[in-house]
Amino acid sequence: MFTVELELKPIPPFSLDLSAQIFTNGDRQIRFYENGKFSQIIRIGRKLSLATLESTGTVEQPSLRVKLEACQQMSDADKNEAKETLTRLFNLDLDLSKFYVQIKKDKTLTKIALALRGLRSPTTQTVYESLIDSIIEQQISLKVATSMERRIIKKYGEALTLDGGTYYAYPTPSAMAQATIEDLRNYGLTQRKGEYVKEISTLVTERKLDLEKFRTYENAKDIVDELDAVRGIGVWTAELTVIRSMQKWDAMPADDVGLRRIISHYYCKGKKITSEETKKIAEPWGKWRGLAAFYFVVAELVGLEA
DNA sequence: TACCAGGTAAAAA
DNA sequence: TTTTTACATGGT
Repeated sequence: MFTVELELKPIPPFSLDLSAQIFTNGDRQIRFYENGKFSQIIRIGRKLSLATLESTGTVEQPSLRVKLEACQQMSDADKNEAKETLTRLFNLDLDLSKFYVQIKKDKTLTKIALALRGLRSPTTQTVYESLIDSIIEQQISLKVATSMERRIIKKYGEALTLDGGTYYAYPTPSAMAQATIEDLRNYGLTQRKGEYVKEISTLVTERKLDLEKFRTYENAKDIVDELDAVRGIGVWTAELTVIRSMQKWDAMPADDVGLRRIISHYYCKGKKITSEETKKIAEPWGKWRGLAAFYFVVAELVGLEA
């Protein structure tokens, strides 16, 4: 086994504790945050390595110690790629000051953002991962979806066994393209969702659908429109994918039942609101509305009050 | 028990 | 063109 240590310097402010908060109680074999340490498998070229991040600085002077564990030796190029990947995973090069300026007029959000200073929304290593997870999460509760995702990752994802145990990478499109609908149904997906996942995985494998290219798009709306045209992907799924995988927050799933509930909690005393009302409340957040929405999700998670 | 949960595409009207 | 329905499954 080979171990490498690296250091990352995020643009301040940055809080690993807040940013990895949503992975508390995560699956130890997939992605989790515990006692100040975050771990997950990253793919460097064809090789897998287990990355563990730990804060060695403060929110205003952030610094992260990274440990990479792999079965093979890592070259300098590998190390650099790992740095880039991890920087993207937690959006370490994002300058939050622009976000703070944008939301200044919204007193509720400003208060939340102050309490959650340094929080970034995590990003998946691939667009594919966010897309498939978002499809699995359609309609059903997050708890149900998460348990299905875990089982599917452990079934179809590549495993890396180290001294500390076995860990799983997110399944590749070609691995999912080979799954049978029947098998996907056994993991709790509907017949329909099984078809979506298999079809999209096949399109990606055959290079008929290039998901990574969307990172280069200027407008989130163009991405949403193009993804929406694919069977199995609606506006909600496309917007969620943009936010979760592309380091773009110029999109917000206003249709989302859960998000509407949370926004209402902070702005409308918890009474049910429509997606139009949600969009109206989000107007002052401008191109940062996706990140703003994430702030409210975390705010509710940690029990912050407006 | 019935209904809802971070929707979507296809059938029916 | 617009409205209704089926879908899997854990929680309440």
